[in-house]
Parts: sequence; C-alpha cells; structure tokens
Amino acid sequence: MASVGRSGPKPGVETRERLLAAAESLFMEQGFRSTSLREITARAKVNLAAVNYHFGSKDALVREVLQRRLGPLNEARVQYLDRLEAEASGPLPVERILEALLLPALRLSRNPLEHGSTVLRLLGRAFSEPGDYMKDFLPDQYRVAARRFQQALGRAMPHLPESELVWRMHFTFGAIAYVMAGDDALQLVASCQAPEADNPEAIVRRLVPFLAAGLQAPTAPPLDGSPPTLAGTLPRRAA
Amino acid sequence: MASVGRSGPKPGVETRERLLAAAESLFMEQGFRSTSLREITARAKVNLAAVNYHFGSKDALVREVLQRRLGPLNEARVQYLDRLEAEASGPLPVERILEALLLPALRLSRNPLEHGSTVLRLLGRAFSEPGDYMKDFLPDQYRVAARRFQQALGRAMPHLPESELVWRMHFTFGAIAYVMAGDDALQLVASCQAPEADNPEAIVRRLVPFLAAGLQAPTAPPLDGSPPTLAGTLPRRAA
DNA sequence: GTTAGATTCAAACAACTGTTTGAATCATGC
DNA sequence: GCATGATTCAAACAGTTGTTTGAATCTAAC
Repeated sequence: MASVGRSGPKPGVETRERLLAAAESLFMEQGFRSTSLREITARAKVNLAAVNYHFGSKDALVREVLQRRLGPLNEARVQYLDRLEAEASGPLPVERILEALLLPALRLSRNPLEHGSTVLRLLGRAFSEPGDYMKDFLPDQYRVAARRFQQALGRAMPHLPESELVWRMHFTFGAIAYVMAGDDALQLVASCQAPEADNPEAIVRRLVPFLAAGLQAPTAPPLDGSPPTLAGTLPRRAA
Repeated sequence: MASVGRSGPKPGVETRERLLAAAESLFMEQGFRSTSLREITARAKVNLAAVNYHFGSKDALVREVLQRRLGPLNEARVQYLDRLEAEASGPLPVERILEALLLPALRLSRNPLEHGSTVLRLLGRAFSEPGDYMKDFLPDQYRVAARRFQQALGRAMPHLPESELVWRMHFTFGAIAYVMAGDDALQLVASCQAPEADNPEAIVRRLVPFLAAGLQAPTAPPLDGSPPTLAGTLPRRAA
C-alpha cells in the first residue's frame, strides 16, 4: 500500500523544501530582512513554528537558502575556469574568463526545474542587502572563487598592477550584482525600461564586451589631468 | 542680552538639524530600514516624538535626508555637463561625460563641512537598499539626470544602438553604486582589501578608464556562440 | 505678568518581530 | 493494539517597531 495518499515522500522533508522554496521566492521579492517568518510560513502553507523546528532560526534559514544556490554556482564557475585553462595552452583571454564567471549563472537561471531567473535575482539581493546576514557568511562562499578568478585575470593581464586589478574586479562585480538584483534597481535610474531585461542570455551577451573592455582598459595617467592619449588607448602589449 | 545661553539660533530648528545629522550617519552605518527611530533620537539627544513632530513619519525623514544630498548632487552633475558641452565644439568624449558624473560626487565627499565621505556611502546605500523607501522616490530624483547623461553619451557614441547604450549605462551605474556603498560590499568578495578604499579621488581615477572603455567597447556578435574574433575587438567605425 | 503658540517630554499605544511552549497528531516500529 | 519518536499545531512569549497622546515646558508678544 502506498502509505501516503499525497505525493510527498517523507512527511517532514516536504515542509522543509516547501519552506526553502517559499523563503527563496519571498527573499527575492522583498529582501531578507524585510521578509517575516509569518509571510514565509503562510506562502509555504505550514505552521509558523516549522521554521524554528526545521532550521533553528531565521538566520539559519537565510544561510540555507543562500548556500543551496551560491555553493553550487561558485563551484561550477571554478570548474568551468579550470576546464578552460586545462584546454588552452597559454593564458586565457579575458573574455573566456568572464564567460566562466557568467555562463554558470546563466545556466542556473535557465534551468526550468529550479525557479529560473528568480535565482539570479536572489543572488543579487544577497549583495545588495547590507549588514548582518551577509557580513560573516558570504565571504566564505565567495573568497575562494574570487581568488581563483583574480589569479586567472592576473595571468591574462600580466602588465596590470595587482591593485588596479583588484579594483577593476570590484567594478566588475558591482555591474554584475546590479543587473542580477533585478528590476528594482534597474528601474530606479533608467528613463526607459531596458530591453530584454528578463532574458539573462541577452544580458550576458551585452555584459561580456563591456566588462572585457573595462578590465583591459589602459590605466589612468598617474596624477595630473592630462587627457589619455590615443596611444594610451592601445593595449600595453602592443606598445 | 543674548537671550539664549547656548549656540542654537531657534529652539526648534536645532533639534531638526540634529535629527537630520544623526539619521544620516546612522543610515549610512546600518541602512535605512535597520535603523530605528529610537537609535536616531538617542544619538541626536532629542525626544523620541521629535521625529514625528518635525517630519511627520520615518519615511518622511528618510526622504528628507536623501533629498538634502541627492538633489544638489544631481543638479551639480547636470550643470557640470551643461558647462562642458557649452565649452566644447563637437560632442564630448566619453571620459568627460563620466567626469561630469563622478566629479561632483567626489567634491561632495571632499567637503569638510559636510561629513565627507559618509555622504557617498549614504547614496550607495540608497541604491543598495531594496524595496519600499526608494521605489517611488529615487526615480524622480534621478530620472532627469539619467536622461540628460543618456543624451550626452548617445551623442558621443552615435554608432551605438540605443538599447545597447541603456544597458551599458546600467552596468556603469552598478559599478558606481557598488563602490559608493562602501566597505561592506567591497569586503564581501575581495580576497584582500583594495588599496586606497577610503580615498574617493583615487577610486574615480581608476573608475573612469574602466567605464570609458566599457561604454565604448565593440558590440557583441549578434547571435551564435562564435568566440569574438580579433577583428571584433576593433571599434565599429574602423570596419 | 499674562497669555498664546510652539516645542519638549514621559508614557502608552497597537502592531509586528523571532522564538518558545506543551499538547495534539502523525507515521511507524514492535 | 500499543508505545515511541518525529512532526504539526494553536497559543502565548518577550521584545522591538513607528506612532500618538496629553500634560509639562519653553519662547515671545502684549
């Protein structure tokens, strides 16, 4: 006899997953701090106490929701980068490194089993939300991957000082986090809605050339305001 | 007889300004939503009810704090851009347009009368914080300036399709907001602390070449996944 | 000195937060 | 059937939030 009339395998595990799904969607819509446990349990159609029973606290729920997405994503990014470097002979071009940074996120968003593009916006929120939740948690998830990409980019642009590279990676992550945060931030400034805002692949196709050019840009003149010369617009290696 | 022993001119206006100052500093440190009225009134050394008496509500306080900074900043940006265009003969180079976007913010942060770099981080927070406070308010402050800069950038890069320009402006604002948000977001990802993170001028000097190169980057190939050719790395006008 | 209005203050308000409790319910082993 | 442990549930907990109240205080004009 199929002991349960419903579809759920175990009684406990289904509410656990329903909580994760409800929390993820609500976090994406409203942010982490602004979402209450009562909203989450209401959407998940479970009792309020279920969160503390299954996860211990709201903070632990947030961590679990993030870890479920961030961990695999950064692993995939690093693996993608490893594979590219193993196949190539010399150092990778910047565009390929950016590909390793963006394509795994794109694939994640395209997976119909997961809730698609909501995942990307969730990650964007993780960076937008300041303060307590992320302060100690996110870095551990990202530091390894960030160091790995800094190393690859350093090989691709050996002429670029490390301090300059660190800053340009910051700018890069800023642009990425901004578009991943979703409509909220995008509509804030734009006079008109950007086209294809809901198509991650289209965004990536526009983002890579932008970032590649920025990362490889000639460095600024050391001090005074003399405008960059035309010669300065050529990559250093050509000089 | 100097009717008041203290320095304050009017009794009411001083607590009003003390509230604005305390709120601004706390908003910058903790964000808007996470800062309670009791924290604000405690730091300002005024009664709790003073906020609702002088401003009506917390939301109105937030708006007032932002408007006091965002309004003049965006006015200065547009004026700077107007002056550059009036002096130049043809269309402005992208670097000058970015200069108009960034230098007024830099000057604001350098003003010792204001609380210096705290202002920049406050503005960064305004973009980082999702949800209710900004949704209806920030756009009005920014839409005019954003349209003005889009127009200038369009003139500087007439070959660039408008849809592409809108997206690249988004990327640009993302990078700017990210570095303006301050240490929180920066330390999140970096394996090591970026140098001169507290020196706005140094950041701008690094940011302009990055963004200028990104904005003027060659556009991506239209569809299929063929890796960008070497010819594709040249600007369109050279084709 | 008295009066009128603006400002401050302590106290309470209602609504919400995350968390805990203890009994009820369930599935499942014996 | 019965007992055991896991899970659910309604209810309450203690704490914080933004806001309101009504009396007390201050300022300034008459």
